[in-house]
Amino acid sequence: MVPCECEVADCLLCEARLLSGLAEEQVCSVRGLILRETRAPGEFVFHQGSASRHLYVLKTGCVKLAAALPDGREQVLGIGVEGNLLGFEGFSQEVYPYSAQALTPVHVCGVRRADMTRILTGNPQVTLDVVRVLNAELERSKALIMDLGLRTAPERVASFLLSLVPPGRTWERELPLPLKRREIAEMLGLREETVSRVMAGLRRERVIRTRQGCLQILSLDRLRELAGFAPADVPASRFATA
Amino acid sequence: MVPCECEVADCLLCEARLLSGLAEEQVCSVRGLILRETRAPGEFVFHQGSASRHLYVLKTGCVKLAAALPDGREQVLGIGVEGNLLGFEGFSQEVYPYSAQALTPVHVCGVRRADMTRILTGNPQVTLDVVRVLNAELERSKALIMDLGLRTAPERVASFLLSLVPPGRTWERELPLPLKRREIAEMLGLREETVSRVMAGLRRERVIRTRQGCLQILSLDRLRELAGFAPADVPASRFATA
DNA sequence: CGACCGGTTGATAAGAGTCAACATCCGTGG
DNA sequence: CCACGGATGTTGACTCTTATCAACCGGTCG
Repeated sequence: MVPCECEVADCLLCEARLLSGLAEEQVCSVRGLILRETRAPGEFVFHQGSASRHLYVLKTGCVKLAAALPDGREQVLGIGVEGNLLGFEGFSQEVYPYSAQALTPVHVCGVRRADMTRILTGNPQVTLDVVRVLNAELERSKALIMDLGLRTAPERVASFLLSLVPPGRTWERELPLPLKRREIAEMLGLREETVSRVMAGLRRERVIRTRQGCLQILSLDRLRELAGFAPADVPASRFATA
Repeated sequence: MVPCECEVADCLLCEARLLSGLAEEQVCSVRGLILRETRAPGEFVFHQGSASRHLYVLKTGCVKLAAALPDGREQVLGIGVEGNLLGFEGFSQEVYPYSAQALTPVHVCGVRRADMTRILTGNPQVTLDVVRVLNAELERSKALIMDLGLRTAPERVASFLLSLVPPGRTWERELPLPLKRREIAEMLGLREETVSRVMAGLRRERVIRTRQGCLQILSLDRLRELAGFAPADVPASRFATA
């Protein structure tokens, strides 16, 4: 990838690694199309149902992606982390089909949809990268479908905890756990109490330790066993890999 | 869209409506890259885990898309119908992440992955269309996640039956029901018996009638009520809309 | 201090799964 | 043409997981 030397050295497309095939001048041509915004925890990057005027790249922090039914039931669809594309569905639709809410302080870069269309039309290589990103998204969705469709509560929780482990080989003893019990439950199609009970069980069996917003995995192997499938089948990460 | 006048008048890309922005000569340039194949019911278009050498367009018939866990549990991810792209995930991955199995006699057109890469690189407009197709796929996956994550068994069944109704205004009194009870259950994260019981209830209440492989909806409104959300929220179709 | 929020735990209820028997449909071959 | 056999679908009795409701704990912040 060409290092981006343009004014917005940390410009959104570079961060999202969407410019792998572009010359420097092309990269710089998107200069000025970028809006930078911040959100405090709890604030929304965009709302389900509102007009999808912008596509975003998450620069720092993490967000919760969730869709609600009219009766208030909410389904967490995933977590977005640094480097992820947000609201790309808006590229083909008039409104965002779900909401993105900041879990931590968040910096995002936004591009107007029309500008993105122009960028993509003019840069086939970027579009090809977008195809890859969307395929990764699809992969992530299917993994969640598998969890919801054929796993028991303990298996889902184990599977979820495993998905917090960064893809690399080693990791910090303490992983951040950005979701509340309630939100984990909403992601796994369970209730807060069930998640709490399952995690209490794992704590009793010395598989994990928990602290407010933190997780320590004591036995990765046992956790994999409990998830109900071989390590090789562990989906890379429940977090977007864009 | 330019009508395709090339030798393969019903060529795969035309069918998939992926050539909206191309001149005729460009369309014809993909001539010869297309393999045509057929599958009998039960046969596979491709297998989960096998090398993803081809991308397919479904010309006629319908297929079941499903992924299995090593222990044999299977999750139906969706149904592919005429015009759908199949195995596109293989575009970014070495192996197919799920299987496509013919439910009816099936005709598919295949393109080698490398050829597709070439087509996409050379035709930005096509790539943009592919982005739209993938977004539709994503939409469909999210709808299934919502079903699995926050609906009860009766709601899931009702929601599923509604998804069989073609998007258009009117439809035949008798809809085809290409899935067995077992497969419906595998799609909805339920058991065969539960699906059977729920459908029996719907039959008792004169909401539907069933025949081997066929469905008759007697009260669309009641079905919508049972699905647990307003008609406007009904996802277009559980079937791929590519 | 007291209210609130997130998390935990217990008792109980409801929903869906399990196991088993039986009914139906359909193709096949006598 | 009919009888059989296997696959598909239905129903019942019972079990078990998970949801529900309620109480409670411990921290944090006015």
